[in-house]
Amino acid sequence: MDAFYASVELLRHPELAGLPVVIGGGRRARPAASPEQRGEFRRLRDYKGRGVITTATYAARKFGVHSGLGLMKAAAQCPDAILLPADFDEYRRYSRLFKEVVLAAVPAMEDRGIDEVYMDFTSARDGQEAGGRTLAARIQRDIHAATGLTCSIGVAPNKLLAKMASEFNKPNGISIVHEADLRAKIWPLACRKINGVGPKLAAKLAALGIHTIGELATHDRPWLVRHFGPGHGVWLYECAWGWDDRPLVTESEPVSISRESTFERDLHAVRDRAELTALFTDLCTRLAADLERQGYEGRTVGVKLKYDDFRTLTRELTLDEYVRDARRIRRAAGLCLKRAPLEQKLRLLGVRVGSLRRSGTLEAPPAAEPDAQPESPQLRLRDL
DNA sequence: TCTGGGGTCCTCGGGCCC
DNA sequence: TCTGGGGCCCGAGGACCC
Repeated sequence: MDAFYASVELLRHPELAGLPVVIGGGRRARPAASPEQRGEFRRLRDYKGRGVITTATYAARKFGVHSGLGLMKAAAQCPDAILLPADFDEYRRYSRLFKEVVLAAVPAMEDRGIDEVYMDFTSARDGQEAGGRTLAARIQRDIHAATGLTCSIGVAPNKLLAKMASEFNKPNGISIVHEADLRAKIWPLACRKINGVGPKLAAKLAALGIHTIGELATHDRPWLVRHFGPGHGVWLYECAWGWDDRPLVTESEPVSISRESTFERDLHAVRDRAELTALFTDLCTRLAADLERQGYEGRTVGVKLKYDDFRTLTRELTLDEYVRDARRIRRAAGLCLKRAPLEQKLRLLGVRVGSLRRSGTLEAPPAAEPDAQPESPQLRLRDL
């Protein structure tokens, strides 16, 4: 019997599919009296400021607008696209609903972020029927009933292939990939389609004349190890042949918790000292609230700086004791900051706490987030 | 007019200890 | 006392993912 895993990726609301809509821009995209509140749609061309696209409908993608693209650049390509603010609290709520549906259908699930999971079909009811298609279709229906969202599902013998399979038939598709499909379905794909091959590795592969997974498979293991080292070399070889024995990881503890913020304008450590100090304190306060709410404390405190030329720098410090309160986090982060060059203007400041452990004590969570804004009525995706 | 925020994992160099 | 190696931790940076 084959072992099947499935990878799911949530997609946007089908009602939006025909319209060029982008989500992004962070909090700044939603000013106090937002156009949505006045019953108007904010257009991308009207947006001024920093930020990137969080996601885009397929209609918007036709204009070359995709997640990660700067908003100003996106506005140049598709000025009439509707811009909606991101609402991560709402996404987390939908994410929980979607995962509840999945867990009702399969015995084990690996959480891969807000909109992706791996599922174990091997021992699920109907998991083997029609190659997994019966269960995948039922999960799709149940997710849609619970959330109004559509999703794509890939069913394959392992996580590597399931993830690639889930991309075959978007949106709202089901793809079944067997080991025997390797040559026909996997080898023609670009190496970049392998989960874990990013821009850098893809460029290195391309420089060696390797563009597709099939071309990768023409090289033997020692050759790949020579060019990519023992770790990456062996891994690439196994990917090319569709091998992946990673188990489903159903439980994990966070390694670090952080907060960071890109400023509306670049700030100088001396000339903008007051503003920077307030932002720094605010980051530490919010981070402490996150730790408190999630029930963790950490021994390693670090800062992250991004300069106006986009170079980033990190400094961290491991303490003798675990901390979780804003004051001690700020003190340690301040020591880290003292070790960083601050002549150049900054565009981002971040604070991170790592080496986490459960804080053990059960204290009541703070009444409200220090930065909580009064909830304003806003347009929800499902209202469209 | 480029390039968010919140994460994980890996590598590498240095220090320290045995 | 010196040298070397292995193991481990720490700190920094980079690649990658959602």
